Amino acid sequence: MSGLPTFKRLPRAVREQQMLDAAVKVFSRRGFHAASMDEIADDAGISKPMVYAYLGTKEELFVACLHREGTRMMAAIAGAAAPDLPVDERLWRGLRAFFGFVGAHRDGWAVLYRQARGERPFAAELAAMRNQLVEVVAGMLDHALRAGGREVAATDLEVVAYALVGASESLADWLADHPEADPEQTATRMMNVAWLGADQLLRGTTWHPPKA
Amino acid sequence: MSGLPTFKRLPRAVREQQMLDAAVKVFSRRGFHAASMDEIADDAGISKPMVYAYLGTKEELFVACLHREGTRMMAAIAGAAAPDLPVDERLWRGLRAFFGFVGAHRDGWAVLYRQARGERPFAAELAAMRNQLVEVVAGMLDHALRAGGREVAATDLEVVAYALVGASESLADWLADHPEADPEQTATRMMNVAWLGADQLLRGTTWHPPKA
DNA sequence: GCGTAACCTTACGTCGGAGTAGGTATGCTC
DNA sequence: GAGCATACCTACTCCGACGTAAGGTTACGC
Repeated sequence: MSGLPTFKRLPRAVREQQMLDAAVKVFSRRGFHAASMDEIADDAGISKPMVYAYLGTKEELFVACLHREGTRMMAAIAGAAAPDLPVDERLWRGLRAFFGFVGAHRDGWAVLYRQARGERPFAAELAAMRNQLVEVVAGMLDHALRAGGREVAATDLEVVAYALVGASESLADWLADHPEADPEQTATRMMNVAWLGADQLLRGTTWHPPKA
Repeated sequence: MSGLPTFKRLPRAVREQQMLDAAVKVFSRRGFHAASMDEIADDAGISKPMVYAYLGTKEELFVACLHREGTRMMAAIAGAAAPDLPVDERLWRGLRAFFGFVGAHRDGWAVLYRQARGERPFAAELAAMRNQLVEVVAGMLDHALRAGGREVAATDLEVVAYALVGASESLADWLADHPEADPEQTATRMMNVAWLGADQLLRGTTWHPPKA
């Protein structure tokens, strides 16, 4: 009608991705509650009822974001850390893929790590993903330990793995706030902390609290 | 009037603490936005206008919670890790105090770590506290390195410190969800991961990525 | 014993934002 | 080129929750 480019109609699959992009962006900045469906729709260049028609309620939309970003992240990591490599090589590749993902999808990371945590209905979803990672890391440690003829209680291994995953998440979060930082270098730093500590553990060196 | 114990009037200082207790509890479970002032007032056994009269708006109330819990935590850590002890002893005492605090104030921890993060106006407050911790840890590492005649770029040290703090937070969070777990033991585990890795670092052992 | 200040309440105004009703336009199929 | 499904919009309803107005009650000083 007017000279302005009256925007084209697009197939559902395309619009859904645009909506998810907008939702991830808005959720990452505002958080679940403070984000408004109006703003998301606006940002996607579409009207609100379309969002409801395609992605359902606000909660369902948030879950959809979580799924997309979570799946992408896990796929990136799993695709990099082939299970037939030596342990330190696997760890290194996994870390590199992880930090690479965070560097390339800062918004997605923020939704996963900063916003979904603590929001009652979504925390479980996230915990499941995190546990998957912890299990993998614990499995790697266990594998390496057995190869060395040693054995450690499963609980202990899991706690160590938990700490390593937590440290990585923390550095990733730092990375997300520092656009100038290099994901590769951050991965190397994390590898230093993780592997050197893990390596000592694998050798049987342990630290004990001084007697009270 | 009736036989029911018609609750006493209490001085402002006492009521304020009760309100803060209730607020921390509710905020920790629901998060900032989903928490309602009505529920907080209810939980404190008082009516809503009293909360507004004493602690101000919802945002101010949340900040008050953050301040109280944050100050308590930092005080607990600082009080335990005297600066004239050897580095590993300082680290150990600091960790023990930290995990002790989290074990004893799970709600407070949840507000600080799970809820304040990602909520635009409060994240900065938290980041400042966290940075204080990171600086202290980085300072400890630097001190130990110089004593050994070595030196490492400040940025590298800070990133390592950041990772260690992150790992601790992560384990603390795990602890908050596992009432049966022992804070002391968790601290020991963290010490193992942290100190052994740091120790290697202090000795100059480093890991390098394999050439592409 | 009486005024005054501090403690405390019920009952509202108001507003942002989730979710929907009902209708229009466009392209694809036959 | 008629019919139909799909893409899309404007304009509403309604509820929950922040924040407040206006007033009641207990203690304490003098």
